[in-house]
Amino acid sequence: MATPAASGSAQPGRDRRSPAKHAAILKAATEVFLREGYTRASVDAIAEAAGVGKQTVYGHFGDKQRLFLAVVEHAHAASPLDRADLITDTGDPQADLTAATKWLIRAVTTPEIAALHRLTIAELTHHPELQRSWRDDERGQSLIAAIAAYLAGCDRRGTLDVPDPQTAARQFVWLASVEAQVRSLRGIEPLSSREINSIARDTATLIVRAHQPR
Amino acid sequence: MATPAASGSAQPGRDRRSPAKHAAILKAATEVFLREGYTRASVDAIAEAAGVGKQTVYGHFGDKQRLFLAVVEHAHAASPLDRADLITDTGDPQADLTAATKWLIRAVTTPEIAALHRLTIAELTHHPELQRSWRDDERGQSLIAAIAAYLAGCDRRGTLDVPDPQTAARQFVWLASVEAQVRSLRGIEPLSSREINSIARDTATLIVRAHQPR
DNA sequence: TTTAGATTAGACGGAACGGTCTCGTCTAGC
DNA sequence: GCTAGACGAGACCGTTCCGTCTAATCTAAA
Repeated sequence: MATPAASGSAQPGRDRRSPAKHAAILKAATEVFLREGYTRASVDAIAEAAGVGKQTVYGHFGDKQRLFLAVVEHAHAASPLDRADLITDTGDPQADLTAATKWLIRAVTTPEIAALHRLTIAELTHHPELQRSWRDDERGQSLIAAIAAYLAGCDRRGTLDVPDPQTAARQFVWLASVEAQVRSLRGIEPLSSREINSIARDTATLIVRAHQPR
Repeated sequence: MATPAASGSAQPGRDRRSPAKHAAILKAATEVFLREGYTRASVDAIAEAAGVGKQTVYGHFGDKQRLFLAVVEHAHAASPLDRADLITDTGDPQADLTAATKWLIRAVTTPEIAALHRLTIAELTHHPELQRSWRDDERGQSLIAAIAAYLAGCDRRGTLDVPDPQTAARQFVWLASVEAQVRSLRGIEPLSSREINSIARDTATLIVRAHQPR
């Protein structure tokens, strides 16, 4: 769905459809869908926002449903933050996990991510194909894996006692991000930096204290 | 909005509108809205599901938007589980918190609750009044308060060392319910009882170990 | 019995929308 | 230069939906 190929036959002649228009439609559709939701978003509005004729939209994506799925898939693939920055090992678990919590909160409260999350949840019932996008989401898994690796390192070194790094990592990631995630989903005013700091501190403290070497 | 009073003047003559119809409309609207979402749900469908003329719907609730808000408010008030059963003190924190986690998971995975949650999130942007329903939600607060009281008791008794019961309770409640909540929001197949058991055990273990008296 | 108001079924107006079609223009390949 | 196909603007069709209106029926209070 990334290449300009909408429905059925595309083999015979050269495909002269403009990739630029394809991208423009995708971008405009993303904006409109995230802002309005699936039902309220009109194809006319999307075409106009893309500076494109309505027929071109249908030529590129077939129908509204396919356009929507293409948008979700595309937006889902685009990750705003660099996973490499999630956690760095300075030898001080409390500090490292505090920083990691802040990273997670930032990642989860990105407005586009929150809007995409909202939209996906909202349309899940009516577009079951969306479940695949979520289930195949490797980002969450890779984040947990990174934390697990970090905790395993602490365990080897004796800084912490972590018999089950996988579980501990899952708990940490969830705990670090829930509150921010829920608030951003509910559209409540975002966490203040003071709140973020205290959540980060409390989360790190909980994990560190639970895994004190005896 | 609980009593049959839609818009404006209702003082002069007796209000002869049937409370039974009012309730029937509310119930039917809840079903249809939760199933279809706001935009897709049609007033005609709601009226038919309630066994009522469309005019009656408008007579009781004014318009679609107000009907929707009444539905959310009403559904939000109806809690399926009894808070009193959340946690009981047997003197064994690990066991008590494990049981409490299972209670929370059950509460959060109720299909109607999940659907309501989905609907609220979906429509938040377009009906900002919904934010109030969430913000004024005392249920979450009272759950946390109950856990905090329990933890404070453990602290007094010396079973656990909990200097900040409020924070500990918040962490516990979030951690216990996130995973189930996210899965039920995403419509993924619900947690198996094996998964529920291990989440409950792991959550209780984390909290207990983090607050071991030294 | 009278009557005001609730209720029902359905028609109706106005608007929006998805998707198709037409027509005229433009551009890339032959 | 010719032609096929992408493209833009917009008309167009069939449908859905909200909210109002009408006319007829029912019910409870006076």
